[in-house]
Amino acid sequence: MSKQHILEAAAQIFSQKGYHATSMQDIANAVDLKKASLYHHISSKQEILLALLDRALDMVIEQVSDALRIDAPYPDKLRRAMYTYLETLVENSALSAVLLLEYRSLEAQQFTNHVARRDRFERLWRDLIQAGVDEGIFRCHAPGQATRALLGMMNWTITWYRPDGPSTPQEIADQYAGLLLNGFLTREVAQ
Amino acid sequence: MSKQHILEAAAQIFSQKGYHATSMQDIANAVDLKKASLYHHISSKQEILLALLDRALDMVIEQVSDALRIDAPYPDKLRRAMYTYLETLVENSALSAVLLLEYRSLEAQQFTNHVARRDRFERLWRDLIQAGVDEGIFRCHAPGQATRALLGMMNWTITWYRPDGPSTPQEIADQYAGLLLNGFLTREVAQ
DNA sequence: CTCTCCCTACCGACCGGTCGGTAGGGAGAG
DNA sequence: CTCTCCCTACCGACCGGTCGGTAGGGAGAG
Repeated sequence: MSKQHILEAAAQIFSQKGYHATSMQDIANAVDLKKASLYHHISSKQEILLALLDRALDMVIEQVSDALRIDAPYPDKLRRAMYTYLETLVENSALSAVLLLEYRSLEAQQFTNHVARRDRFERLWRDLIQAGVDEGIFRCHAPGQATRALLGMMNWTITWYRPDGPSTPQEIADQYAGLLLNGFLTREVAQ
Repeated sequence: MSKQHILEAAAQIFSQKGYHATSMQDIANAVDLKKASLYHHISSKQEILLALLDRALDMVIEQVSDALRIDAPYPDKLRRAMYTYLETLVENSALSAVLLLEYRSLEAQQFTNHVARRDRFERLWRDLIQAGVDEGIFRCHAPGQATRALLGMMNWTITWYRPDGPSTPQEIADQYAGLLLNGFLTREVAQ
């Protein structure tokens, strides 16, 4: 038995039931321990949540930062980052759901810290869009708003994506990038 | 004291703390009753949640359906619907947050019913996009995916929109509609 | 090799408190 | 009197977490 095992089990249950609807007994059951034994490995329920959120945020920051390092035209770079982010979300669906839906249950100080870190993740995207604008490749007078739109559509996938669904993460990311880059208004109408 | 008053207070607290982190004592405090007195007006915590979700869904369905009745070109219709939906979300931010984040806490049968109704709401959007495609105004080979993207960016506004922020709902809706219709790739690059 | 001491990992029992909800009753209005 | 609305006192179940203790194993000394 290890702390890792407990964290993984907790992520699964938190993502399904939510943090507050998950009891320590639930987690204990999932790892075949008695509840009291959990406290040998972790100090509190809140420690579990914080550890999961930190891990999730580290993960997406790392993945997207790597993706942004490719030397490619901005549209391709955007596609690449979106695909990477989506792939990361769906490959780690429990952790992602906790990241995107359960951070509200952090206690005040941790919450503030977490939000600040999350905002830096958003900045990665915003900087990418801004750089594309500066180069004249993207035309967008509110990169912040475009960032929120992008992250909104990506993040919301956690509510509906199923691995056995009809579309792969690559397909979804392509479609979403296509929407953001080209829109779906036909050319004749746009002119 | 009325059931309405209790529901309104509950919506506020649920939206801030989440359903499970909200106690009946919290709600009683908010309406200046003793906890036991709540049960004169409502039968259970779950009844509160269900009532709020039903109300929220009725609200957005009604608003967006109305908006879709305008006789206008598809792009304008889409803009109109997006603005209306966003306006509805932000004008009823507590209820909206409950709708979008707390439905998971419904018990099984109610959850199934709710999801079916929510899917019909999504259908409104999908049908709009599909109609635009059929008329050759929109070019999109996965209207379902476009719908999810659209709803994702709109729904995610509940996590960041603030009434004292720099953008009005009209501005945000315009920007988002612009993104979806035109994309942000500049014309020279697109060709 | 045996023995002692320490550690890790776990347990049963328990803690104080909170949860959603109920039974029974009272006050006030009409 | 009835009815509506509220209350007190309470319930069983459960919550996150603590405490004292044990089993099993390993390291080191003799």
